[in-house]
Amino acid sequence: MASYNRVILVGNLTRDIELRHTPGGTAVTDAGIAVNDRRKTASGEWVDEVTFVDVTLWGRTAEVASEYLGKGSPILVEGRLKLDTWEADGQKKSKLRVVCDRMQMLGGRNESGGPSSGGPSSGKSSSGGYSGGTSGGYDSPPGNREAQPTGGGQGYNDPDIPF
Amino acid sequence: MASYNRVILVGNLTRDIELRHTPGGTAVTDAGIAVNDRRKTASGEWVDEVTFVDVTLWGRTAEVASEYLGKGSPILVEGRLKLDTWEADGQKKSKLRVVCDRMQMLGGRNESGGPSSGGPSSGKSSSGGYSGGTSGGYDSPPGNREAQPTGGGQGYNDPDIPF
Amino acid sequence: MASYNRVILVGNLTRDIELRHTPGGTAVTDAGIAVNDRRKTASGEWVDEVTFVDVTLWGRTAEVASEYLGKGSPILVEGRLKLDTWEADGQKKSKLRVVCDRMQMLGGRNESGGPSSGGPSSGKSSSGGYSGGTSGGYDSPPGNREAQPTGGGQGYNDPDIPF
Amino acid sequence: MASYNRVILVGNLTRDIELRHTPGGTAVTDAGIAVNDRRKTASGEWVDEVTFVDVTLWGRTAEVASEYLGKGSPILVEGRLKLDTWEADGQKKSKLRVVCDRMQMLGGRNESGGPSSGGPSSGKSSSGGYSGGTSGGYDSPPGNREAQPTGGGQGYNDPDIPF
DNA sequence: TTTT
DNA sequence: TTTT
Repeated sequence: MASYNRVILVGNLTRDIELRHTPGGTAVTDAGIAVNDRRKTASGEWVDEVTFVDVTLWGRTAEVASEYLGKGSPILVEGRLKLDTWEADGQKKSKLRVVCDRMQMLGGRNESGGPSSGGPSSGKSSSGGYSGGTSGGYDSPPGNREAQPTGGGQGYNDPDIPF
Repeated sequence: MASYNRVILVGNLTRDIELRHTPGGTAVTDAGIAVNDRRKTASGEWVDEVTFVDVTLWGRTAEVASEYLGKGSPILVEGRLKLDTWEADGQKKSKLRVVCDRMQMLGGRNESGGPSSGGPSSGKSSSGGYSGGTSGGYDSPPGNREAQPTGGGQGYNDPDIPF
Repeated sequence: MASYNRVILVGNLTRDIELRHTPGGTAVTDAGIAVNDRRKTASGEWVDEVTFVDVTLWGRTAEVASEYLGKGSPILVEGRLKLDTWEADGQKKSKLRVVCDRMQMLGGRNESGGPSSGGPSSGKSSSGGYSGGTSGGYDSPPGNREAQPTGGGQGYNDPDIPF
Repeated sequence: MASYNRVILVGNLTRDIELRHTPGGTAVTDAGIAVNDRRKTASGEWVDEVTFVDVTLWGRTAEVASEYLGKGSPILVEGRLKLDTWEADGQKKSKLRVVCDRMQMLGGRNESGGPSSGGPSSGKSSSGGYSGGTSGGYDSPPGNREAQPTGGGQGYNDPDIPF
């Protein structure tokens, strides 16, 4: 019954972020990430290998991504693999994607790019913060989840967006 | 400003769990973990290498560890490196440890061992849960942190402890 | 251009290992792994979520898996996401899998199970070893890759299989 | 006996790289990395937390770092925790550091900075490459370690340094 | 297509 | 200070 499921990717967004919202009002988006790798084959040549992955961002993390990132933006995501399953034409289909727990923008303010059109919009709410943190002595348990109203927003580190 | 800090260890507890509590009542413990590795040296021999790491567990995770694990228990921890700094004899001292975000007991019910003396005590409260999860469609944002009363307890996966 | 691609999974094999070999003689297998997770939904119930992932093991790692593991065996794999792409019926298809860099058997000798039928077969060659290690002082660079003949086999830790 | 030891850090170099060499000629360096984190305390304020970690780089990875990175350069390292132990004044001392398996420069060519004085020097040899890779079909086992002469150099991805 |  |  032991299980663990962790994915960490650094790559670039393959498209702008399209923010949606659940009926309950939580932001969500499916970001596309391209992870480029250059590796040696058995025969000794270098080949470029690209891995395209869909990554679902929730809550504040999704909002921050849509405000500050755009196609091409370098990004680090930490999350878990999730298998979506459905039926089409009487056939079972399935697809792996990543559900993001934590997102980190990479590259300077310049390089992050931001949305291809339009600027940062708004939508600030509370914030996320590292999943379970602490500091100093034993009077500080990790994080104070009760301060997070929406249940989303985890993963992004700061409301003031200091890159 | 980009930063990321992740440690994942599988090893065995070097001592029983000693649970303490903050003034606010949050459980906390510093677990000792031994990570064993066998690796080849440059000269080609195999050597055993042990890495002893102190890992701080908070909240429900600490409680679960103290109830079900003991010296020798196999364990997986995910967390982050934290540098403690202090002064002694006018000298600056520092020490790296790991602050645990998520804990996973390994080994079957048999192997986990449990505390060297005494059995599971009590202390059940709500529970933690995977840091930021979701399921199914877009109506389900990841986790509902507002259901977590203490701010601790993250990382452990189930209140009913099915190993 | 920065990139990073890392997956770490703990789960159970969904089928026995079927070993194949490249024309060059390197062992390879596609293992099926089920990663079980129990998580809280937005509405507060606990749901079980299973993620099935195909993981490709190479070289000595594949051999060790086929010798000592079978359907149900608990396993930890570290690797990277890889996107396979192909065409069928004039349609582009793609599928994510994991290519394993390192494998760790979990559970005691009892629990690992081993192949459903037949015992350890043969196939010992050299071995792998942790990807890039070192020990002691600065006279010991990490690993001695030149001692690894096949190019495969990385990831498994010991030729004498001490679990 | 199951074990696993993995650390992934993104931070900035706290000093320039000082390259040394083993008697056998393998390059090695102890890089200093600062990982900055901003997290919420139990009382709700945001605090900045810095974790300083020493990271040992070997072989080609060390050479690349010394050629292209300098104090302040953003960097991602993957490795394992290692406990150094020694005696001083009749007292046992120990210190955790990270031994790097893989290094990834972050930030554009501009941001990486490079050594504070002097430019890229020389020292090109073969190269590293992702630890255990593959591509395409089953004719390509992961990596071809036999092409790596020094045993170091793992971790860095390309001899032509395309950032 | 699936494991505990 | 240490576990398998």
